[in-house]
Amino acid sequence: MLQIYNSLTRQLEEFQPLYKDYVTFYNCGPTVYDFFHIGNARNFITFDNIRRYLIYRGYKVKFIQNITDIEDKIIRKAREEKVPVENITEKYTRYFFDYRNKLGILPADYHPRATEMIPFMIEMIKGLIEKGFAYEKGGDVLFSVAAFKDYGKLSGKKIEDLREGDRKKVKKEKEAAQDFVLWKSYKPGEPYWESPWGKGRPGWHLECSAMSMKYLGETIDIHGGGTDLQFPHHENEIAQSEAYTGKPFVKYWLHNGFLIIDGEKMSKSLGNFFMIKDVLDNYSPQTIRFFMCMSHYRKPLEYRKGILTNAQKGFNHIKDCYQFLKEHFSQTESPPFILCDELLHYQYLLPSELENFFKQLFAYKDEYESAMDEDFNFPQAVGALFNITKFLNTHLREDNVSHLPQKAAYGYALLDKLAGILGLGDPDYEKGTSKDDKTMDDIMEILLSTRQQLRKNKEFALADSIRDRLEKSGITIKDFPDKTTWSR
RNA sequence: GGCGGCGUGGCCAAGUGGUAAGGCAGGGGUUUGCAAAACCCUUAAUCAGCGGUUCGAAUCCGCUCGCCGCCUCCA
Repeated sequence: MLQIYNSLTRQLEEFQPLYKDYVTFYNCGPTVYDFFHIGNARNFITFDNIRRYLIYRGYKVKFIQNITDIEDKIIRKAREEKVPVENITEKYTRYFFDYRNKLGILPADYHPRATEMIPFMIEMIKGLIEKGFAYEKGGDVLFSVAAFKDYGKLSGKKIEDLREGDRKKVKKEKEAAQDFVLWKSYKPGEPYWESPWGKGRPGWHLECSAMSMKYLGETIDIHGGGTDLQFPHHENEIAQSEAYTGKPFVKYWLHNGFLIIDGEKMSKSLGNFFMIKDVLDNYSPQTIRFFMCMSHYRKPLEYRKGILTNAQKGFNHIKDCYQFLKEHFSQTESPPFILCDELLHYQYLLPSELENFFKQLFAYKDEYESAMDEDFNFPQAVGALFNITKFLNTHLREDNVSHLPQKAAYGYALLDKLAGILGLGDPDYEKGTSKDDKTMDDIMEILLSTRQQLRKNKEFALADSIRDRLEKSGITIKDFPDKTTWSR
C-alpha cells in the first residue's frame, strides 16, 4: 500500500487517485530568467523520482509542469540586459530543458508557458469577479481573500495572524492586505495583453491554476512544489481555483524540503546558491541524483564541501556492480528490459532452477518497494539497493556458480530498473552505440591487450604508468586475474 | 508576534512503542605483481536536556535549550 504525506491534512494517507490507475500530477516549474541552481534541482529530481515510482507501480501518470515566462524578475532582467523579454525567456527555457535532460529528468507530458494561457486566465478572472471573489481597482484585479472562507487551510495560517505591518508596502488599491493580484495593470515599457480591464498582464499565482485545470482537470491528484511555495503561492492557487470551480483543487499536496548551505536556505535572494551547470562540471548527473537521495525528500538537505564526493563514492558501488554484472552477460541473453518484464510481470517465464536466487532478489525488491511505499523514503530505498549489490557481488563471485550469465543478466535488469527510478540507472546503458564510442572501445581494446602482454612479461613499471596516465585522463582501469576492465 | 519543522556514532542518514538499517571516514584481513574493485571482521551513538505516561520510549505527553523555514519574489 502506497502512503503519501499530504501537506493539506498533515498526515500520512493511503494513495488513492481519483480515477483508479490514472494519476494527474502537477509540479510548479521554473521562472525562466536565469540558470537553475542545485536547490531548484532538488525539487525537479524529487518529483521525477516520485513520478517514476508511480509509473513503476503501474499508474498512468499525466505530468504537467509550467514555464513562467512573464513575471517581474524577467522584465527586470530584460531591462538590465537591454533586450526584449522573449530573448531572456527563450534562452533560459532552452537551458532549463538542456540541464533537465542532462540530469536525466523526464520531460513533462507538456510544459505550458504562462503567455500561452492568457485567454484562459482572463476567462477565470471574469468568472471570479462575477462570483464575487475578485474586484477591479484602477486596472488591477485582486482576489478578495475575505470572500473565500477556506483561506489558510493548506498553510494553517489565519488571516488575522499574518503580520501585515511587516509587509513592505500594502498597495493602496487593496481592500485587504492579504488580497493578491490576478491581473496587473500595464506600466510603460512592460509587455502587455488586452483585457476587459485594460492593458496588463496576469499575476503569478494564476497560471498554475489555469494550467492545472486546463490540462489535468478541475480536481487533480497531486500537486508538488518547494516548501516555500506552500504560502502564499499554493494557498492562493487553492483559493482562486476552488472559488472558480466550486470543487476541491488538489487531493494530495506534496512539498519538498530545502537544500541548506551553511545552515541557511539556498536561494537566489540570499546569493548562496550553486548553479547546476557548474556542479555538473565536476560531478556526474548520477552523483547529483544520489546526493538528492541521501535525505528524505521532506527534510532539509545540507549541501557542503565534500558531500558530493561522498555521494559519488556511494553511487560508484552501484556503478561498479553494473559493470561487474555486464561482464558476465551471455551474448544470447535478452535485453535487460525484457528480462525485467519477466521478473516483474511474467514470473512463470522465469527459469525454475533459479528459484532460490529469485527468492533472494525479490526479498530485496520488496524491501525497496516498502521503503518507497512509505512516502517515498529514498534513503531507505537506497539501502535496499545496496543490499542487492552486496548480494549479487557476493553470490556471483562464489566458486562454480550455476547459471552465472542468466543470474547476472536478471540481477542487472532488476538493479537497473529499481535504481533507475531514482535516476541511478546504468550510465553506460545508452552509450556504446555512437561512432565515437565504438572507436573508443576499439582503441581501448588495443591498448589493454598490449598492456596485458607487458604484464605477462612482468614489465610492470610500464604497465602501471599506462594505468596512471589513463587515470589522469579520466579512465579507470582495473586488473582482475583473468581480465582487465576500463570505465570512464 | 503567529504558524510549521528539525536536533540519532567523526560526518551523512533510516528507524516513530519492544532495547539503534545503510553510506562515507578509521582500523584489521582475504584476494592482487602492485593498485583498484569485491568480500569478511572491526572501532564508534543510550538517540539535545529535564520530567511524565507505560511492563517497556529515540519513538507518546509536557517543559527547557539550540537550529531552521514560512508569514515579501523564491524549489
